[in-house]
Amino acid sequence: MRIIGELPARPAVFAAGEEIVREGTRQKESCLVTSGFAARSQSLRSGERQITAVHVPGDFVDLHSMMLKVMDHSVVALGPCKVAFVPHERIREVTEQSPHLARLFWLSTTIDGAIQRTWITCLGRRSAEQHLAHLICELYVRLEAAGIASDFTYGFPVTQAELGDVLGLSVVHVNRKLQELRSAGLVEWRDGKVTIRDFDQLARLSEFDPTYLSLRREAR
Amino acid sequence: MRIIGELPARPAVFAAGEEIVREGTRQKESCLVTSGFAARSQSLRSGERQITAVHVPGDFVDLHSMMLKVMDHSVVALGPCKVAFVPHERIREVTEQSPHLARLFWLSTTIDGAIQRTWITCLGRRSAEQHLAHLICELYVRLEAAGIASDFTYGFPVTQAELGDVLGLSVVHVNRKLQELRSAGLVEWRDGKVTIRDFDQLARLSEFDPTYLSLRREAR
DNA sequence: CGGTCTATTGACTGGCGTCAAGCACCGTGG
DNA sequence: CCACGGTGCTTGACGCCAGTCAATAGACCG
Repeated sequence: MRIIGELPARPAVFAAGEEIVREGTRQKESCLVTSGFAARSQSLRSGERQITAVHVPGDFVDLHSMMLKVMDHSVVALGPCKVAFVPHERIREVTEQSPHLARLFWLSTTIDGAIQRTWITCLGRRSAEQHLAHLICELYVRLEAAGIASDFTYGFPVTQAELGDVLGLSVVHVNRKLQELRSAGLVEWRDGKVTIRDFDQLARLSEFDPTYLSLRREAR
Repeated sequence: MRIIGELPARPAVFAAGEEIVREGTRQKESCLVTSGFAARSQSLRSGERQITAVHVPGDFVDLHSMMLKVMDHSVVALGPCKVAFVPHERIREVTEQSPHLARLFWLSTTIDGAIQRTWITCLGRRSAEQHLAHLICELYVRLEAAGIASDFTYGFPVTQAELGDVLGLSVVHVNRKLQELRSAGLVEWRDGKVTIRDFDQLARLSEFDPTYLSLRREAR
């Protein structure tokens, strides 16, 4: 979520696939995405990994690191990505002085949680095809709300392997399901550019309901 | 997480399976579990459902309802369950007056998020057996920290169907995997009572690492 | 005593993973 | 200019994990 930051921020640039914050470390700063995409990922002994969240510009990726002390996940760049680091100390000060800002940070964490719950349901109870369709819908709605996407098109520069890590699927299966959506005329996805040909159908297929994203303007 | 509440609370009792808060509604109170287990669940058109979180006594189940306005999930009782409802208004006042308490609520939400991330990884990248083993470990550690469990035993009165809704599996498969853990001598599970026979082995099997639960005492 | 709920088991099916090969595209160096 | 290795996408063959369907048995209850 977009948090208006008049905070002192240290900008940094990362190339596709680079690690922004490492699992298991203790941080003194939190970062927010200013351009491109970042993701949270957890890895297993086998070398497999699972991406547990995707962040778009404006998202405060790891407010978590401040509260959790030890990172339970890494933050990586999906495609080229710019971020800004803000010292925990400053966030702490700001939240103590302004209950309103504290509330906004808390809200951000809460919406994050709502998205994660939806992902859990996608992983547990939806088919691969539905899950993929759901993700495509979610990203469009989030990016549109952030003012970065329109006309049912957006850039999302990830490999199919990374997509597999998001969906909990193998590369091969991602490839097949993607082709099914393509040949059904629902989606185009080429060179990191996604175009939704039939949003309603895609939403119906995946039972996508954007309520959980809390994008409607309401007093908080 | 245990939030010390000197807040005005309206107590309520729910029977196994009863709905405490309904998906899609707007609430004016948040609830915390005082005894028994509650769960968050999302349901699909097909009638299937996914449980996205399990809450133990001391957990502030849906602080969410305050921030999110419209519930993105239901809260249901797993087994008999006692809860306390606290008006949002009171929580709001308290957090505005005490940055420290606001911080504790925020921390609670953050840890909640860490647990959800782990569940995502379990669903996406672990086998059914590992996932089940991981859940058994997690619940024990959380209950022990809450002072409700010891000696590797705890009560968890859920049906195998509910367990399936937690793990994203069918009843039949839950039954089979449970039997495998039993016959491997790792776990006993009868009549809603879980006994871990070999915690280390179970943790190794499922790659369980309790760090994400943030139970180590650290200044916040 | 029949009805409902839960646990259990077997037979069969199917979605998704694994393995492997073949392309297309790229940047590099000879 | 072309050989090359690397990376990512695509496709086919095959196998296994988990779902579905169905039936049985026990516990509880009205």
